[in-house]
Amino acid sequence: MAIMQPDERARRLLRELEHHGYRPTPQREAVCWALARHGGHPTAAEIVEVVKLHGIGQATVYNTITTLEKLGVIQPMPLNTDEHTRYDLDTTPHMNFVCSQCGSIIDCHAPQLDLMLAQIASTAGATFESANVVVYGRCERCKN
Amino acid sequence: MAIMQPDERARRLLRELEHHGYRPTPQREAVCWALARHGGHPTAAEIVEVVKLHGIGQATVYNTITTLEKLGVIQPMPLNTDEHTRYDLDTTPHMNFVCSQCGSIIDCHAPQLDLMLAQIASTAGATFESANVVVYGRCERCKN
DNA sequence: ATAGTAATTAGAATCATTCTAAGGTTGAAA
DNA sequence: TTTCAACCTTAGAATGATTCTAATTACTAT
Repeated sequence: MAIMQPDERARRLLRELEHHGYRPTPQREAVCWALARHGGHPTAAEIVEVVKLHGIGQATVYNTITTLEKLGVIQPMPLNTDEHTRYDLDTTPHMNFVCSQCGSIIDCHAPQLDLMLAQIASTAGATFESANVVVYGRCERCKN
Repeated sequence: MAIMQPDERARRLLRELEHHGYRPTPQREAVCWALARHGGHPTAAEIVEVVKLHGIGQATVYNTITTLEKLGVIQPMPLNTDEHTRYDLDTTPHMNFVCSQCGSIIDCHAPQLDLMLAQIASTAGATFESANVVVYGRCERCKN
């Protein structure tokens, strides 16, 4: 998949909110923009830092993120390495690689992955809805 | 892999501690037993509940679990659905299926999975150390 | 306008986990 | 046996991310 630009991503988040009857308030807009402009895998606290400069409260950030999460347009990404919950704006099938040395996170796209996970789930008689795949190792820079 | 019996598992945890120079104190023994007898995917709080009946403190439980985690003999299993960290006593390659309705957790063994993840990591120039794969869906009982 | 609902907010509350400081246990050396 | 240092355990305090509360403000439809 092509890389999505920040403004495109922000509009997509807002569109999803409106589509489900949530009003596109200035505060929600600011949170969506901050999420989209982050570039990586933001935490709620990081977004709070950014938008509080515009007078937006912490509760609003948490509310908006929780709403976006319920709509399935962002995904919480629980890691062993971080005390904050990080969010993934990319909800297409992929795995997240986390460097155990420098902590950097890389999205690795792999269309065949979800298929395999769905197959494994079906052998247990279960259905597949979503997945959270995290791989730990050394990134290209740190492995040397 | 055959299912490991609780006493076998407990002895394995203790052996690993001793092997790395940790003394097999009665408290650590109790924690290892409680972990092994839990059967599923215990949280620290659940173990605290069990062993405090024998006068063992919360700090000791957290200390012992952290030690076992560092030795790689148990694995933290961060989930979206639980505010406690659950631990996986099974460190062989497998994925964890979580029923989004009833919350039950099923270990699904899939030897080919880690191989695929390692391959995907290598396409990003990274090395594979460990993985945490969680799949959400409906379990056999809840899907009807 | 005005009523009713949705949204925002500061600050308090919650609660899992970690830290602290004090006391207990162990084992080996003198 | 005595000593000593390192290891262990523990109650309770501290931390800190997230959630809750209660009050205010901003829309929307009539």
